[in-house]
Amino acid sequence: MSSFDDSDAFEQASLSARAMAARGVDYLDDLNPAQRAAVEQLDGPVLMLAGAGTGKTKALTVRIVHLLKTGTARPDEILAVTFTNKAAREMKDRVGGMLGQPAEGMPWLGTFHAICVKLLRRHAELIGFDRDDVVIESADDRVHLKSNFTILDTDDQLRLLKQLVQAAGIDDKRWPARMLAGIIDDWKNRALTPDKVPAGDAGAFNHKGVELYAQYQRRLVELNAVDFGDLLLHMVCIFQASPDILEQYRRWFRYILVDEYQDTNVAQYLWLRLLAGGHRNICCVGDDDQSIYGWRGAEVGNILRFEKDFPGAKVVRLEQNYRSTPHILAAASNVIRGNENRLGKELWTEAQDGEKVRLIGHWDGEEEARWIGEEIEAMQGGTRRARPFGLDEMAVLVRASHQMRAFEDRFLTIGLPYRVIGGPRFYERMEIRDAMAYFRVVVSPEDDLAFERIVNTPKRGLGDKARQTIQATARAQGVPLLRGAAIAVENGLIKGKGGAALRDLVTGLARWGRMVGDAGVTHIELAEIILDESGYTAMWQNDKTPEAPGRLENLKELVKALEGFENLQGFLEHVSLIMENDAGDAGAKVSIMTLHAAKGLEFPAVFLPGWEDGLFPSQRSMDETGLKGLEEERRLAYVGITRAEEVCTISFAGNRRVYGQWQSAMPSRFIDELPEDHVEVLTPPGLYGSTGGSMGGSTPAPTVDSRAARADVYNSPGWKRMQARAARPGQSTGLSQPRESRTVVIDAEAVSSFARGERVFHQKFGYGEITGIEGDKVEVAFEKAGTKKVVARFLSASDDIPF
DNA sequence: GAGCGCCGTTTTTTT
DNA sequence: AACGGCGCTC
Repeated sequence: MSSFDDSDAFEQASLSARAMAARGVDYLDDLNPAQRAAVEQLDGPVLMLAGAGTGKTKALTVRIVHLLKTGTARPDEILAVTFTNKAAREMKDRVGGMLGQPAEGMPWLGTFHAICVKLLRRHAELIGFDRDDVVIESADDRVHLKSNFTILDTDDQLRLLKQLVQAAGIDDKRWPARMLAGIIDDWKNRALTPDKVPAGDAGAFNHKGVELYAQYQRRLVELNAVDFGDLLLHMVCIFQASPDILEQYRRWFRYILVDEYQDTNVAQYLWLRLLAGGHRNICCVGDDDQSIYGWRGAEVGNILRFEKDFPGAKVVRLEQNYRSTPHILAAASNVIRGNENRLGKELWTEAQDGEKVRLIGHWDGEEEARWIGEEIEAMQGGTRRARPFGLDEMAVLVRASHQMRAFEDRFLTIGLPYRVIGGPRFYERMEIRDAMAYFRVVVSPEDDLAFERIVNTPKRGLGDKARQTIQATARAQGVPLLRGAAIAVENGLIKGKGGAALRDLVTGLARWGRMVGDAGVTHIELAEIILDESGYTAMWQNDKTPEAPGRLENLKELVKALEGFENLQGFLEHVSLIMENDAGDAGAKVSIMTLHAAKGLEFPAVFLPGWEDGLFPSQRSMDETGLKGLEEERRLAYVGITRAEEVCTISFAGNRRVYGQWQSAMPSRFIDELPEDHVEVLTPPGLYGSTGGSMGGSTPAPTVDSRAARADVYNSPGWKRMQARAARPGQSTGLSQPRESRTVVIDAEAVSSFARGERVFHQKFGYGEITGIEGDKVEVAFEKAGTKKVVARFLSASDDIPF
């Protein structure tokens, strides 16, 4: 609100900006021509296609500075949107740094969600419904949001949905609330209110999806709550329904900047298009080749369509890369070239040659982890060709988080310090949610979901029965649960220990509530009082599980985090939007993370393990969305390779344990797409016959040297067979050979090569006899390991064994 | 109401 | 394999 009213501060700010502008625009000098073009075109639609490592953030920040310093816009007239808080913070810092003063004067630089919260708080009353089924008599005949609405987290959302699913008489086992949450989320991402859900989606969730969605939206309003999707959805609805309000903001936000435009979903796209509709001063920055969030509603189409949406748009390509060696760029470029749907960019660099992308194949996942662990240790000391790398200069990037375990296990055993990025986030941990729920109830006694969470945490002897009593009382009186609980206690409806404990809780909450505005108690002290007097701290102190001490630590951290805020409300607001990752622990460590988490980061040395068909590209992705999915996987490969500055090492394993079962796999088709000239195939130590995949004719022929003597397990026919298949000669691109046909061949071969009663050999379990065959799975009675079901491909006829 | 054991699931993740 | 959720039993 303040930003709309007190414009004096901004007058002054822009005056000094003009003064600075008079001194010249030297900040433009260290931009390259493309960056400069994107910065200087201030008016009209601009699409900045910024490849990986091309100085995108720099161009974006300079553009903001340019808008300010030329006096084109005041700080509060610029709407600058990002996806993550991290990106927002970085931009704020950099703009502030360039201006030589904190950029706090930019109230509209933030994430989509943070900005929407601000807007929605001003117009909350526009979201609601007419009360047609009068249950509770009230002066209002319309139920609507209030500006102090709460933002539900996923947990609250699920609990609410589950209640609705059960109330609708649907078996929540066959139709889990999670699924419904996903469907609703999808609809919200597409800016579909219940009445706009297309007929084609009507069958969703046992034909009850739309109805439940409508009920859910109603309940949210009744609870004075919104979920994340609502933040955008509601604002789009308001803009669409109230042209005058839209007009007001169109006039206010004179310049719009959008970061990571390729990640926008339909709702965000509509929101932007509505706001930019008048002046069209919108600059979208993004990289279609790095769109990797299609599975959560992002539409690459938005960026591909930009010129159609904004005719006359200026499109600037940032293609000069300042991050990686030419070999790495060539590898990335060649892979991404396989995508049909892209605008097309070619990264180039002035950098010198550097090392080729390294490729190595391993027998199994453990072997791969072992090798990478050793390689990391070796690279710390420096190798013949490469400089020494610090641990924090190296990263292992995986496709799926379950792949991280192999590396954690391995690094733990060899004592290699590592850090996992993107693990369970601080504010998603149980104890933090519990504590926050206490704060929420204290601050807003009508927060039913929070009350439900804490009513029996710690255990107060309040089970289902007590809960039902409380709920019935509250419903009968038309009051929130906490008030209902108070009434139930007064009337002695809950007996025994539980009743006494509930009385304590209710009086406690009331007491703490009175302390919220009390000047004598800081909010930090209040937080401690709440956690102690409620018995929550004691609960963990008495807990003997190994996690308990850590949880107490986290609670301490939570209280410490309060220091940065003026009151509990402010903190709760912040947390519901931030969900920050507090991986701030110091010390040089190797980073392990998913490819998704790695977007936007860079490391001198990068390891990309698990490049096997089915794992990467992920089978599921291809099954669910076909070519679209494959292209997104390929972009993920592109993102992975372009994270590397100096050394990029790609690897695959022939066998891997997936969900407890051994599975063998082909090297990833993306490996076929790596350009031979820029790849060096490494030979694993002690491995005879390694070819490192289907690098075709250029692959150094495996040499029969002294290593042959050490060839033990790797010399098995199964391994050789896999190698032979992986190394089909003459296929350097892989494009000409459909992968499917190869897979079929292998399966047929594998299935047909064994018969019941045959004696076989298995790498892990030794010798055995086949007792049954089902498809490609074979039951084998092993001599030492007992009877097990294994994948046929993993077996070899025992007479093949050369020793 | 708490504890145990069975069953089903299992990509990627921000806000 | 490993975890979480649910239902059953005490």
